[in-house]
Amino acid sequence: MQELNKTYNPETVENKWYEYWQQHGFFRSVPNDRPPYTIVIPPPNVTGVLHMGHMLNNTIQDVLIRRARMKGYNALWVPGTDHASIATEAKVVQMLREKGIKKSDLSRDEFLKYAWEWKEKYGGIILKQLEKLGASCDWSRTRFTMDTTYYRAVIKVFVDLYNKGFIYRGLRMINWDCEAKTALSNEEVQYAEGGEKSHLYSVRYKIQDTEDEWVIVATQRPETIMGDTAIAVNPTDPRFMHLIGKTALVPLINRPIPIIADNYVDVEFGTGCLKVTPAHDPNDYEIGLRHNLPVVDTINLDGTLNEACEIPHYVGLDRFKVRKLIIKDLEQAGHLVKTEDYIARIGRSERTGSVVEPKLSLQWFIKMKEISQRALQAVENDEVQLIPAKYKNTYRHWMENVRDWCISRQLWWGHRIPAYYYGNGENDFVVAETEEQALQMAKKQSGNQQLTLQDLRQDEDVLDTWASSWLWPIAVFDGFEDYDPEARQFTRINPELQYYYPTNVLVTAPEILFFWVARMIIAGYEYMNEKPFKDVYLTGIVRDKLGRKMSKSLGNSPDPLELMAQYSADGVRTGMLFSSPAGNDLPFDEKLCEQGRNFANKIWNALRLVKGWTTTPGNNPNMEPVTQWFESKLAATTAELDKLFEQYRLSEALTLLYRFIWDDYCSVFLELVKPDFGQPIEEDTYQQTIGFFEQLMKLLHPFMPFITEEVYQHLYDRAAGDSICISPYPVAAQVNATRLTTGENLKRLLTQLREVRAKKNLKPKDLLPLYANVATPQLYEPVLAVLQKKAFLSEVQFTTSEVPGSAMFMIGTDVFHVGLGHHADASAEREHLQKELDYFLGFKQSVLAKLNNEKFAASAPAAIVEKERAKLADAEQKIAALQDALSRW
RNA sequence: GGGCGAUUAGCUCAGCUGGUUCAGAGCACCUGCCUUACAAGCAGGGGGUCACUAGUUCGAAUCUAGUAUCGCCCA
Repeated sequence: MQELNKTYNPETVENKWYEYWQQHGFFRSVPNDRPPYTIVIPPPNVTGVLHMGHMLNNTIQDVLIRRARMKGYNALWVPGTDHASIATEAKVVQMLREKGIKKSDLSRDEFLKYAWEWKEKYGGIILKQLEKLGASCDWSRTRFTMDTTYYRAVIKVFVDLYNKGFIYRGLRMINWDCEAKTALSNEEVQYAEGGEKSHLYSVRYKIQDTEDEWVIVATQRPETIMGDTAIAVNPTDPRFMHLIGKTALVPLINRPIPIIADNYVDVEFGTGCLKVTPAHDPNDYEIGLRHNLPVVDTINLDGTLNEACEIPHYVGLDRFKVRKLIIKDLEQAGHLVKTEDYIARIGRSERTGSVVEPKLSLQWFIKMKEISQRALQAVENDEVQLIPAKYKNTYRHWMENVRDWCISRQLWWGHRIPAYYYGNGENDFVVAETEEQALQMAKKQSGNQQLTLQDLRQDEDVLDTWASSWLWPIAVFDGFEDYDPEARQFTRINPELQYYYPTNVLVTAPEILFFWVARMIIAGYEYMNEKPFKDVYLTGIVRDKLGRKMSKSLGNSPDPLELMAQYSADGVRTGMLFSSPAGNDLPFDEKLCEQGRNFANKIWNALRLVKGWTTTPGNNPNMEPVTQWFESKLAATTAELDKLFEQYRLSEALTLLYRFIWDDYCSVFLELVKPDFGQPIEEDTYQQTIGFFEQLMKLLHPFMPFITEEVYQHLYDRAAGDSICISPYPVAAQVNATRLTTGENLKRLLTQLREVRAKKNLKPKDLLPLYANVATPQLYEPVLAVLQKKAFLSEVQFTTSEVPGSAMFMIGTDVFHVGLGHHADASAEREHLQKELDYFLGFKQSVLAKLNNEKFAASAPAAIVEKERAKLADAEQKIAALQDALSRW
């Protein structure tokens, strides 16, 4: 036998086995006649690095997929990355800036060349990091959302949805960065915590055709009043009812604007009157749509005011300069009523810090209402099951109020929108998969047969990244290669898609329930007429000790690779899962990883122990009840694990196993079968011991793949190419209740006897006699020999007679006395017994009170009443025993 | 502002259909142990009016309503 280190050394073990698994292709999956179990990875950002959220998420996926693999499913975990258009483009722009290159100096093609170079260099780092974690992905299937076939799929789907009428082009408010001159996603807009100091200006507008009647509005942005096209009040506000329908005049320019009623207006806020500026505020824009208001856009893309503001000396000046000017002008003209300090929620660009300007702009949208109906239903009726179920509410709420999805982004890195413009009219465009097709369509649509490719201008924008990743579960199997947008159907479903789709479970963070999950379900039904996955496991969010979400910008996230270096991959995996029920946030604490590492070390030392034993042929009958107990408990635990896994209670499953291995196997079982120093162990017992060990390692393998493999390989001589990761998962055997109880009784006896010794400060060499007064001696007899030896008893007797000078304890209603001899302490014993007695007297009272209550007897179910009676009898027996013991002192 | 959820031991959380073997687990803490697998360990122990108030019920950590505090999503 080779020497085993005293302390487990994970680093070499982990590298060794991951390589072994890869070499033997254990994670490779191709369709066969076994049932599939499929997971597609939520693709991380291609230029990202592993963070704690990924760690949690991918650990869970690996646990599920490894277990499925061992259970005999054809398990496939598809890895990959997405192109993360905004994040990646930002990184590339920054990289170029450091080289002294401005994006605006580059052509689109030149920029994309840099971007691809960047992707080739940094893309995939995160996947390498996942290998460290032990992720059992089929790496040969790694996908990227901008791979050729994937790109084709995204464009095809765009064309298809456009043809079906689900995609349209329209005006909409977006977040505009005046400095970078680009649109921003909501995610790129940041708000200072607690708001920013600002002012609220009360400005009065004259009512038309009155001498001196005014309406006062409060605004933070007086420079936008030239864009006002209405004043709104709440229809239920009695103060202003008389004004509804009248006309007000915009100060300084005297534009007449209607006074309208709209529920949006908050009666409490400001003066209760709202100036409506549809071009420069998203809410105002909505109001404008409801009331058919004109849109007066007074601000240029660079943040300066334009001619539309009608005040010549403002034109060309920055919006904030104009704010200062207009305050003076309003004051001079007698329009400024009041200036107050005000804390405002002001959005700033993540990248430039510039105040974000809401801007109207032409964007592409997907109509969501109709296309999402089946996806809503699917979750409602649990065709797709959300775990935990509480997210059903959130999902329903979102889906029932779903808004059209803006899918265009003013970026270059991504899937370029396949719309081709051939003229200057708003509708002078066609949507097609290729330029050539577009040209044909444009000729037809325009009636101009002279059009050439040079006359076509493809839309400059790219698609929202989610508008590619929502196809993930279909596209990773190249499903759309066989989709015919003309016919609006698949020409065939390829064998892989047929076999692996729908996938079994999606594991992801709740924050992308709408961004991604809901949309995948929509796409799944739209194209496959089938859900993309059966279950959705929503993980918690990993937070630091202060409860803050872990993020790179806060710098509060530990480096996962360093963590794994310190605590081993197994240790970190278990650390993440110890405290992570589905949907609950995980307050991350390194202590948990330490606990995981310690657990690995514990297992390692158990291996050292059993490998250190020598054997002698034969059997030890005294050990039979011990192995039978463990066998029964193993069966019960295996069944319990199955149940927990069915409910995705991974954290509980891990805790159960942890305690079973540490407490029952190591602390109890191994200690009981352990031979005296230098003595051999009987072969039968030994075989059972390592057999159990192997079963335990299999059960634990999904959680801790590396150490379990290492132990598995040490326990027996394995054939080449054998691995725990493809070994059959234990099937729960029938539980033998009697054997189980016998063993549990032994455990309790040992604990109780240790407690007596601890209290009395007795050493093992002080041999004690034990007297048992039990209802069913057969439940104890088989273990007496072991008990006597392990508990250092001089003798064990079954007796109903008095045992003076003894410490008494009970297991259920079985009574035990430990002869203390000269160690006896009357007052201590009496105090202890009295305390017990008091407890059971009180307990008996409460049970009696229930039983004597007529209403209880009348309304409680018979089984409950029966139970109460049993409790009473039980308590009475214990009381009698305690009183009896007490009377001896 | 709208919606969702949480509040159980010092900390992180279990507790599924209301009924004492349900008031639990792990960590932390205290005590005793360097016992030839493991001090990354072993043995033992203390600790909670289950946020608050009212209600439903024979019976509430568990159901209902309200209050307080916190969190998340959407606006």
